[in-house]
Amino acid sequence: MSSAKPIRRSQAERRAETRAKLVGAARKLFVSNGFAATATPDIVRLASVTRGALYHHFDDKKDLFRAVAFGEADAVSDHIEKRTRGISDPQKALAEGADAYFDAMAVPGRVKILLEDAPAVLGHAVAKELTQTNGTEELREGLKNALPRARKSEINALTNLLSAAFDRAAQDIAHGADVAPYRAGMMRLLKRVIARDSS
Amino acid sequence: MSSAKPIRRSQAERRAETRAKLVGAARKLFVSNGFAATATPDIVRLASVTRGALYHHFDDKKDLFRAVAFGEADAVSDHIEKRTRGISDPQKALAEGADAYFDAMAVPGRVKILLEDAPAVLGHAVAKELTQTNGTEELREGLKNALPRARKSEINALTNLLSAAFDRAAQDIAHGADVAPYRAGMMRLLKRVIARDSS
DNA sequence: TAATTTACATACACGGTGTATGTATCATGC
DNA sequence: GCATGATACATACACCGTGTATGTAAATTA
Repeated sequence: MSSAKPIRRSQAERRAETRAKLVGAARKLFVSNGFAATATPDIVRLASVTRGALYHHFDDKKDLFRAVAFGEADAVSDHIEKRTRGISDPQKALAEGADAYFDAMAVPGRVKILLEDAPAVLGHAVAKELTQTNGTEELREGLKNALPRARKSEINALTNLLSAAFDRAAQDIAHGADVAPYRAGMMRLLKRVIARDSS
Repeated sequence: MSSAKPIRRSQAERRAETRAKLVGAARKLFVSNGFAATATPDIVRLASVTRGALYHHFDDKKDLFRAVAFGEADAVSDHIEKRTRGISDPQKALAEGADAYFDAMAVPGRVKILLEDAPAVLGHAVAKELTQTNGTEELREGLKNALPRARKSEINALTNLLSAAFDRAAQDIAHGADVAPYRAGMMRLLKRVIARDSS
């Protein structure tokens, strides 16, 4: 047994590894206990590092949460992008994007981090950034060319309103609600709003 | 100057007074600093009582927040109820209720307490209770008789989705967005969803 | 290989929470 | 009206968690 640990690693490797361990451990505890009830000593213990490492890589506990949250948001974003990529029909793309969003947000803990803790921990502005990276742009585009006569401020408002509906759907589903009625409800909302402009 | 303090007051009076002072002071600080960044010593100082009083009347800091939050929720609820009371046309009632909701949520701090801090502090279930007391029931009834062929699970989902949209509208408005496009957006959503069922 | 920078580890000071305990005011039965 | 108990606080304390300061080892640079 001569497995001496001191293998020669680059700074970049060390850095990436411990950061990943910290973010991973933090994610687990933030999900199961919430941000406020999670102590940094517990995080570093689970990550097998010290608090020194944590405060070397992150400004504070909130900054670590930010890293966790943006990681989740990016994962959601990527998942949606991959599934809607190459769909030409905007109507179909929107429907597929909606399903992709539900799938992505079904990953355990994601709702809690992004929709429940993030607004309180990071504030409204940053929390909005987090969801903005998601399929929001496709939604906005869909609305824009479905309602060409609407002003941009109204398109913007509608985008945010429907985005909020998506979030609540994901949230309720994560808390045990059936997917089907929420999926149907969202589709109804989208179809109805996008339907031929009569106003 | 013989203004001796010890006026004879009933227990109920004392209790109500100090509770009110605590809830009022807590509300102020929760709004300006957020729940997490508000310390109980600051609360009691502003309320001119001691921490002993706080922990006599409330289980913990979270319990005090709960009292603040339910107070806000009740105020919103009352305001909507008063403004929609006696409106027979359900369509009109819904529109008036929407405006009443926006007005009520325009009270400074209300959005932060009910929509930003509450979910993280009190959890999803309690936070849902908080908004459930608002005009949600009118909304559900409106949907129910507008879409008689829909199942209750779908009515329920749609209610929650639209409720979420209302909340986001209030939130964005509280953070500086113009009221008009959001109001228009919500009205469009409501009208479109309620429009003659074609499915 | 010396010098510097980076990546941690250890130790500490401070503040905040909840609890335990003591005291004053009020309600109640006689 | 007084004794007894309950209620409404006030004070003091123990614990824990955060962020910071300082020290050390590994890696990069010259």
